[in-house]
Amino acid sequence: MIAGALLPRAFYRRPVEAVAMDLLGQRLVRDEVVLRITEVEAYGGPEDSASHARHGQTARNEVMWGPGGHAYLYLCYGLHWMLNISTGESGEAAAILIRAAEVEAGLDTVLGRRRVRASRDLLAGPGRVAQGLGLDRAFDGHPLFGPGGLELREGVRPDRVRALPRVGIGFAAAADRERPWRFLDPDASSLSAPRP
DNA sequence: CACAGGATCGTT
DNA sequence: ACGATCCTGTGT
Repeated sequence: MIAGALLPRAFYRRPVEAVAMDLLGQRLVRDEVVLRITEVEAYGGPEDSASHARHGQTARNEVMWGPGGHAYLYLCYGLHWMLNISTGESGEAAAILIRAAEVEAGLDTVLGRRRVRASRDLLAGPGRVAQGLGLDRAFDGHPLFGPGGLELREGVRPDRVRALPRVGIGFAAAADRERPWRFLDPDASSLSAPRP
């Protein structure tokens, strides 16, 4: 599998929703595993009541406040690690949650980590994506413009992009719940619930 | 120091 | 529909 060039730092230093749309079709690479990103969600700074940055800077969300292009890993419900990518300039909080992906290479490694049979749901959900890549707290703050470790490389952009409200943020203000910051490739086989 | 609840998943 | 499982953020 030939993965494309590493995405440069400048790719991440743009408004979070623009980077989020442009992440669709790009490739997450770790060793022999290559994933194609099919679904993401954008999260902003203190003005976004759905974001981890809504209460300002904390030890957990520190990476969101740094320069774009770094992995932000956090534990959800005490069980699942979530992979996010920071965006923007240092001092602005923003990150993109990777919600679904498809395996382009390294299927055996991914199956071993997930401990399930192959199906279109193998990496359909943010906890599944991080588990398939073998990520946890050790990757918090890891640069993605590499080379080495976890990388983001150029892939094939989808023909279409669909924008929908974000998932699992019932606690947020109405305006933020309705914000269409969930972006997905409607032609992809791997999409998280609720499927469009 | 205590406590409530969460950007989910897998099974029932 | 529900329980797992633990860390974070907030308040006292």
